[in-house]
Amino acid sequence: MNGKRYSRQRELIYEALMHTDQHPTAEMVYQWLKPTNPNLSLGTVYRNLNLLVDEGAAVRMAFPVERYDANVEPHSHFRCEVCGGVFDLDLPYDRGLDEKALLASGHDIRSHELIFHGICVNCKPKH
Amino acid sequence: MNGKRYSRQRELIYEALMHTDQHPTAEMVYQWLKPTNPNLSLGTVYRNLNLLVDEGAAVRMAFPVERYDANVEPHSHFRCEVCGGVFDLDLPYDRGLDEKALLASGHDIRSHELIFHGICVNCKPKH
DNA sequence: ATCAATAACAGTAATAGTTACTGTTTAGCC
DNA sequence: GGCTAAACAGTAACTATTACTGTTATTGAT
Repeated sequence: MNGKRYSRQRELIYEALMHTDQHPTAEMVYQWLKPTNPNLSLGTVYRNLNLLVDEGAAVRMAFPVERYDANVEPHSHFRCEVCGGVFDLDLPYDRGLDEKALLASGHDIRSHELIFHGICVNCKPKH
Repeated sequence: MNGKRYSRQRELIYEALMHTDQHPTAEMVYQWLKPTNPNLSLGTVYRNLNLLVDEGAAVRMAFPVERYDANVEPHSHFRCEVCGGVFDLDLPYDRGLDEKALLASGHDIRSHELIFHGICVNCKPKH
């Protein structure tokens, strides 16, 4: 009795996510499902993707807004889940990772971005 | 004579980026500069941040839109600069990195995200 | 099986972030 | 100083996402 109910739409959306490796956007999922489900609403796709992320059945890749940095040397970042702040991290850039990724994929790797998630030293005390 | 001209606004924006470690959004830069430059325009901030990124004087952190993945196991991604596609990469998740990041920063590290950039095998042939 | 409560829906309006447009200003070459 | 076009301020348009409104439908209880 946690108030969560089944819905055909949520199942469809989750199925679509499960059966692709394209890391789709909400819009893409909507376009896929729309032909066979003509009265599916885009808002429903967004809401259910968020529900799936909340319950841990899906993950989201994105910063909600773009952020800029004048430090153009490759360096890693930390993003606080509580305050949303982004901090530099003093870890050496590991070019070996690019090499490994090339071998694993065949793609032409130019660089990588390493972003840590967690709770920053300022937010930790307040849990 | 490459058509690029000096502008006070661009200098201000670059200075602001240089003197902070906050990885600001365009809006943040605008708010910082507005008080001392009352007729600065938000559009100018966006345009110049993009110019700075284009000329390599700044970097941007973001996916333009959010993308979702039903694979909730931690795994790394590759994003093609040409077609914009996102692909999974078969590299083991290195928990040792989280440990190193903790030691380097003191933040409570929950996970990390590793995103490679480059040109995918499909786009490579067409340069 | 029916019913009541409310989660989830479709459709749409509103908001937020970003880019494009328009007329004006100004850097930089002659 | 005068000319050309890059850059500007201000605003409109656009895109991505969330919130709102009235309706539908899941689910637990009769």
